[in-house]
Amino acid sequence: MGKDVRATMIAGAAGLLSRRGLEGTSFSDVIEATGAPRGSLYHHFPGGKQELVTEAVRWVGARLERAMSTPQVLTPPQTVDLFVSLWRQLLVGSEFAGGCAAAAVATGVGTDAELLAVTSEVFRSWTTTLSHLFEQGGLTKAKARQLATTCIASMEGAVLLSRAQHSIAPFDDVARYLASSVKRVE
Amino acid sequence: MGKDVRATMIAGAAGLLSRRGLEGTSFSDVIEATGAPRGSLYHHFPGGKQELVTEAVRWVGARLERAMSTPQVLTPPQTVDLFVSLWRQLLVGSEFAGGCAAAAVATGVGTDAELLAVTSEVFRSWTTTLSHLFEQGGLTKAKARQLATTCIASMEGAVLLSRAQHSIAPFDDVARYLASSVKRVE
Amino acid sequence: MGKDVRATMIAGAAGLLSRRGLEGTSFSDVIEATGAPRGSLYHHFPGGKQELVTEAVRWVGARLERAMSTPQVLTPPQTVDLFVSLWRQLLVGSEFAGGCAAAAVATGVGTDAELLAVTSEVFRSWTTTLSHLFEQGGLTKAKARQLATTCIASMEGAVLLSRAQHSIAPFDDVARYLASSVKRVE
Amino acid sequence: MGKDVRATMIAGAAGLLSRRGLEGTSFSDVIEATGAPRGSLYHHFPGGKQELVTEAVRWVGARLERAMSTPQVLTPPQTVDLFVSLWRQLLVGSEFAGGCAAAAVATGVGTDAELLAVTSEVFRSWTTTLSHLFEQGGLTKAKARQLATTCIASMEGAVLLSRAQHSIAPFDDVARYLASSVKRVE
DNA sequence: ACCTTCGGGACTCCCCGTTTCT
DNA sequence: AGAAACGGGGAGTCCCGAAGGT
Repeated sequence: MGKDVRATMIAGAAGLLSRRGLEGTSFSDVIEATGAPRGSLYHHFPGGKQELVTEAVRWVGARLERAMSTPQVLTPPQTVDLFVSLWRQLLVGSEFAGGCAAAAVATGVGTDAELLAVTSEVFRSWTTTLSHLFEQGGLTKAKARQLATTCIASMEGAVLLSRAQHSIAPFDDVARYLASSVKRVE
Repeated sequence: MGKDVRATMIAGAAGLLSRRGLEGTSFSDVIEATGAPRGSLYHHFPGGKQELVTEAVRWVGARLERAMSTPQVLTPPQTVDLFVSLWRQLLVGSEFAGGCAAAAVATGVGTDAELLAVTSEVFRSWTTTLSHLFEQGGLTKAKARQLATTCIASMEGAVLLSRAQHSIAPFDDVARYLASSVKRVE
Repeated sequence: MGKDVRATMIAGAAGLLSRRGLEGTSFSDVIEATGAPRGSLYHHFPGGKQELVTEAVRWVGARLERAMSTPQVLTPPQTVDLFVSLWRQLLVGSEFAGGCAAAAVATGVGTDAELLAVTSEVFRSWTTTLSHLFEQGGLTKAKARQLATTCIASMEGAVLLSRAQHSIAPFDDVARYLASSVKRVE
Repeated sequence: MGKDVRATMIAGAAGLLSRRGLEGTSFSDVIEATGAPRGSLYHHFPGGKQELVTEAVRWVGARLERAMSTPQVLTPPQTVDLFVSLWRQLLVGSEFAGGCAAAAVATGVGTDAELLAVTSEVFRSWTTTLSHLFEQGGLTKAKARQLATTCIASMEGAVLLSRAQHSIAPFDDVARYLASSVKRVE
């Protein structure tokens, strides 16, 4: 049960981070969102906000990786489609209010090297995972890495644009271009 | 002279926004960075921080458009190269510390519809401008818009990744993929 | 008028310190007691609580010195009587609730060398002032200093005892002994 | 063994109180200083911090009384010398960092009548003990009480001054005056 | 008429003493 | 006997009107 409270806090923090950003997510917000008392946060996260945010970033990082892990081998277009669909869910599921928590932390961080390292690790891990999938689909190592990085970058950007414009259109434009370009790569 | 002070403040605010984000940029920071007295900010920007940020976002929006305006007609690959090079400068010029001020405002905004509308307008304007260039280069209207949106999105994302990882590598991977894909589009 | 607000804050802080001690005197308490807004405190005392407390200690130090400055020359018993009467006022005026603000800071300070230095300076100054008065009254330099120090120390202690016991009796016992002993010194 | 842990906690708390004051002594500090687990404190002291502090004050009160109990009859100067030497040890033994735990509680207490009563009782007990010794030494009842109170008060004050000034000089000045005055009393 | 000091309140992170459930 | 949960303040900062000084 103790772990449950902790997990709830992490998930709650991740949700707030994705919607309101790093500076927009206060301890009081997390407390209110989770119903936990103030002291409990410091009990589970003695390192304060930094520790909570770190865990939240790691959690969203791992969640996406879990969603990308499939038993069968995918072709690059299938991989892109799966990846894109996950981001699309994020966007429409929050009604254009939420983005990527890792990106929110990375941009809002100011001058905090430690936290930046965590987001960096998440991005690197995503890149590696996608890259492997593309290699299994027949792409060269270099091309796979480029495509993987572009997928992540363009999804981050696409979510940003669609949030700003309160419209799925920019996202879908990026999704279409990405899909068409990867088909030609094969 | 009055305009000069105002312009200095706007540029200073834009710089701070790109590096430290919306919430990380306080009035005191802008005052310190520009050397202007406190009252002057409220003299030139009666609307307070919101007005200053609005102007800063518009200013970076217009600056990129100016940099993209060329007398001669460009092929799509040339357009992409030019666009990418502008973002690359932003990244290396700030030593991976700065990103896109408009993106910083868009993500850090929380619940401010008015400011979000300004960033939305900037993104829309960039899209239109790029799209026209691609159409002039021979792409269909739909394909031009998709490519334009993807360029912006992937650059935003690429800057994000490179900032997080303190490395130009992710950016260059995205740049390479984008260049190769647009060549195949022709 | 600006100085007036500042002086009010200092006096208010001194009163709270004498009654509730260093840790028992919060910024909120001073705000409430003076009616000033929170920001004003930090405006007048950018150094925060430490700066406010420092000024309060200096103020009580100076106040006692002013009260001890008389035009005519006093005999040692008269000096002791005057000094004792000031402390008696402090005690009965607050109905045994208040003590010496400088002592409160000195004991509650924990590990703050800077603040301790301020209280040290106040005590030293009191000692010097009293010592001079005793020398003018005919005592030797060494004896004057011993008596001065004993006056201060025994008053601090007497106030402490009377506060703890909610009774003027301990204070008056000390006052009587001090008076009788100084008469024999002459 | 249970009593042993309890005694350790009381002694540890007394030490912390004398050095850091009432508010400066947290439960966590006592736990850290004694190595006991968090819950043990509430096991041994169900009344919480108040109970622990109460016991600590009583303990230092009793300790001083034990040190003052001697088989033979002392003259008033001898009694004063013994009493003064105990306080001097306290001061130099802690390198001017520690004072009287009872005084620390009495001043830092704010609005806690119960705790104040305990310190009051300690002071009263010390006074009675000293007074009896002086009476046995030949002083009148009234004079003995005045001298006893003055001894306690001036020691409390002298320790305060010497702590603030990080010097034994004020203490020794008070000690000298006290010794000289008591010789003249006889 | 400018700016610049002052006044005002909300909010953040953090720590503390305590209780409750295992 | 011990770990987890619980709230209440504490200090400090921020963004921002509204008066005085030049």
